[in-house]
Amino acid sequence: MALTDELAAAGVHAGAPLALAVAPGLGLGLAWHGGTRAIRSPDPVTVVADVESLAPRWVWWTARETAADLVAGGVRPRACWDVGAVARLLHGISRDDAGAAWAAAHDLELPPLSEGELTLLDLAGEADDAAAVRADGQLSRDWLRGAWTGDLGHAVRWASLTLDAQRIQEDGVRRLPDHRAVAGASPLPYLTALSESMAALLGVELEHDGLPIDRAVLEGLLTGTVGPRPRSEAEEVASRHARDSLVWSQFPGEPVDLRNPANVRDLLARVGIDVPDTRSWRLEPYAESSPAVAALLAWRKSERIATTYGWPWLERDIGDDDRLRGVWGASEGAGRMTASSGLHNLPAELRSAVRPAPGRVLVRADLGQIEPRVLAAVAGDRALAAAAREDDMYAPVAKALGSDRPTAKVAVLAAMYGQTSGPAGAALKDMDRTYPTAMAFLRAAEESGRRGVDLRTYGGRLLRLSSLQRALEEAGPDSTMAHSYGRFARNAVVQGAAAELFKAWAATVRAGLLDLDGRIVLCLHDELLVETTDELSATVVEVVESALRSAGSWWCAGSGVRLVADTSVVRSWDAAK
DNA sequence: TCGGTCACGTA
DNA sequence: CGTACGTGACCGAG
Repeated sequence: MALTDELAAAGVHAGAPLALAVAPGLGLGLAWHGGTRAIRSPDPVTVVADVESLAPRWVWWTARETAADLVAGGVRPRACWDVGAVARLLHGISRDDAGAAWAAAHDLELPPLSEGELTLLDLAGEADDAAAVRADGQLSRDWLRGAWTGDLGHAVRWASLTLDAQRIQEDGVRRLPDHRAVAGASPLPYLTALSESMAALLGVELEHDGLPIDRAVLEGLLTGTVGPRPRSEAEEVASRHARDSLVWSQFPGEPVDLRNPANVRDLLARVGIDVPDTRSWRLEPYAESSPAVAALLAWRKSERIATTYGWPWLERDIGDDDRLRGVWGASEGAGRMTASSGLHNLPAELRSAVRPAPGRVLVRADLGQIEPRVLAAVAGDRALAAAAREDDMYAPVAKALGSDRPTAKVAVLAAMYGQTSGPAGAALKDMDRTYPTAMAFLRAAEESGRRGVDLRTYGGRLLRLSSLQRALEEAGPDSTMAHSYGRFARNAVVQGAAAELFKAWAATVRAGLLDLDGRIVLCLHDELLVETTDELSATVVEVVESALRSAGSWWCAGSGVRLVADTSVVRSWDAAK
């Protein structure tokens, strides 16, 4: 009897949680509701690929640990439950290791991450380390370090524990409130747990696949901005000196270190410019009348490229296969995805170097005005939702406020960011009058932040503010700290919910691409890049847009909010917009 | 070698 | 005295 038939007969079916523990070179352990199974195999990845045909919901502690080998082996799982990702969501912790997720699920204190943090209590617990679960309820440190990988029976035990954690988490997310104004099938926090899990897997895939770069184009851009690739230390110094000289020559007196802000401030004083700091936005007004300031600002721009996105960066982060790779996080801070290696802050002028090989294209899609739309949905503000039914929601907002469009936009953004001063201040009064529900929602979040009271996003992500409660009480309600956390919380409930919606969309796009020659290669808060073939571009555009309708249909259910995306097929990243 | 500060790129 | 995060140079303290 084939393995898949056996598993199917034993109750493993499409969508059913199936915990996986891979012991490299040895085999794997499986656990599901109803059974366990050890499978001996020198090539566990092939076994997983086989079982994938049953379309289970793979359960693992983290995709980073378990799925990386699968992804490298060409397996693209359809569905998963990432215990670490859900632990972040449900418990608001900033770790996703198995030890932390297990402890959080069992209301235990999080175990120390490194050996250095071992406590006496911890050493005492270590005594019964032969068991996977210690007397104090924590997972064994030896098991966490991978001691189970030497024994298939232990691998099965490890999978069973993963499934235990998953079950507790699922109970947890199902108990969270669903704030949508509909009687729905699955609760929003449960669906969020699924898409957060898929985002964690997507992060592993993004790390593996990388972003396609045209090396020749990039080298041309770098050469134009910071000079040719230095071939020696001496050339490097000479290149720096040449760029610095362009600024020095514009100022009287001796050269100074342009990388030292204090020196730059003195330098500016020589031409009669007295500024408290030397930030670009502060110097910008002087640039028109002062060629020296203009030269300094131009130097800053090229210096940014030279230090952060220059030749060393190219060498370090772009592979021999011409793909830019970074480390991805699926939910940092308020819940956004993060990426290193400049993937999330690549200067606009370098984006034309992001382009796939001939015969392939990028499908670029970005969500329009996502944060105000999300605000309308999560706050349940019918008036703002009515505006969010338009392609450009600032137009109806302007009409309702009796202002022009730029003022309306500033007012909405100021409300979400907690800005109180400047021209937005006045418009906020009109916002209060016109959208009282949304404004009350934001004010309530801000109040939680100021007082140190825990919050949850729309999808259920816990924003742990209670840990700051004592400090906030001591600092007082009018302290800088209170205002600062107030603004943080006001923004986090919108930014975090928008991140959840984005990941739901991305996970749906990913699912729609599984049987196509198309892959997501970049996620950027409200923007997706898919790499595909010329022939499939129209198909992928439809996948991306139908995914938004599909994800929006449950995420925005009952809110009356419409989501819009701008989608285009391009040869390089900069070609659109 | 470390944390703090300044600075700046993206959303 | 609008938010978030990642990165690098420099500073002063250790």
